[in-house]
Amino acid sequence: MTDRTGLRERKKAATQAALSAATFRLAIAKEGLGNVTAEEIAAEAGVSTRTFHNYFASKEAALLHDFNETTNALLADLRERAATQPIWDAIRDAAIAMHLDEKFDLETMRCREQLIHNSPSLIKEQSGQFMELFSEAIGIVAEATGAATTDLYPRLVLGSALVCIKTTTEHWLADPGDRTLPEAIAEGFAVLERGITQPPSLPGN
Amino acid sequence: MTDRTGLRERKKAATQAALSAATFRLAIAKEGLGNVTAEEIAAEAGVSTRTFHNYFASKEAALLHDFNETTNALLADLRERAATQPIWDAIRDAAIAMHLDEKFDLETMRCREQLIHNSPSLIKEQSGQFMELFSEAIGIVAEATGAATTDLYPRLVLGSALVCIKTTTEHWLADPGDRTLPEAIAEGFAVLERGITQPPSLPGN
DNA sequence: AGAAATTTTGCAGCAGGCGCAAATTTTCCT
DNA sequence: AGGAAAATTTGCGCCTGCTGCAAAATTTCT
Repeated sequence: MTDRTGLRERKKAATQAALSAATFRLAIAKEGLGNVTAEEIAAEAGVSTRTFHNYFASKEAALLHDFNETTNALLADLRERAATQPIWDAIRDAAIAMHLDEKFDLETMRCREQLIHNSPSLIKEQSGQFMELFSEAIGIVAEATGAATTDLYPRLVLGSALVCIKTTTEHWLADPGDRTLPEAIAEGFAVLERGITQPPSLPGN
Repeated sequence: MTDRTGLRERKKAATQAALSAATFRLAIAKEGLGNVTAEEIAAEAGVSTRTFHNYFASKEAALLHDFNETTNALLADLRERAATQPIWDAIRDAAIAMHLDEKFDLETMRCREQLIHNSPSLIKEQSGQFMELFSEAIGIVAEATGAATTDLYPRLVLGSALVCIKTTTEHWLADPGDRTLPEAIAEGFAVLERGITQPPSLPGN
């Protein structure tokens, strides 16, 4: 039922995943996505160059494919929660429920981070995807709350929340300490709830 | 003294501005930067295609040139303020002091916004520049407060502040009401100071 | 004016990305 | 099973972006 078109959909998802994985593998092997060509990726995945571009508009998009899937899941979850919770709580809980640390192992996530961090084009692509996430989320929020998509407050809320997720995750990745990722994210949200001017413990000045 | 190398520096700045302006003009005329080639831009500015690429790595960068200058000014201002004010206040006041609405006229800013909004590549470029702004600002903050560049709190602060600036500006641009841009920005910052969960007046659910 | 430094330009080349139509594969229907 | 219909893969050509390199033109300095 969910795979009415079964095999076909499955195969497409498979090659897409294969291409994404190949991209990641090569990028790490060659120390930078910039040193990898679309042709190489296609070869590694066993398809033609043209096919690679049928699936992904760019190498960058290919590398960030699972990031994209993650955000889609987040959106779906948010859509549900927004129906019954206040925005802020919905976003926070959806973010906490992501549990990225159970989906990917630490080492992989760190490699990804490094790869992105050293590549301007990847930074741009990722930021771009964040903006898209923002747009779609705004749509959800607007629909759920009846607010206009142009209202300031929901945009501030959503923006802060996304920054919080990204920032906190990066920080946790660099030094997990003894917390899980969801715990770390929860702490980040707590800071924003309290009012940003109230530093947590060791203030920066 | 400031123009020791005088004429030369001046001319370079002039052609750069000319290229940027030409890009803007053409992008508007052709309803999208995507419909403009680097060759056309160069021609419009009266230089060779190669020269265009000497100044800008991409069409996108050319179009966002003055945005970039603005953020550089912001950084310079922030650097000064960070020496004597708490981070949050320094950022807020620097943002307020930008006074973009006195540097550009409303119509121009709106065109820019539209152009960016309808172009994925421009969104990416702009987000990328925001990330750069973030990195440099983090450096300033770290130096001023003695915090590590990896600390969570300053990153949260800075991130929220940047989101606030961008969001509030966009919102003001769409509907200035009877406020000036600095006033609008100040309101945005106030929301974050109060704690994001406290909506201003008309809560979104 | 003439030498030195710098900028502009053309050229060649690689790579990204897209439209199109032919070839191949998968699904569907009888 | 078998063949028609639908969708995917592929190759090809094309345009554009962007970079390195070396020659030509321009500016600065003495």
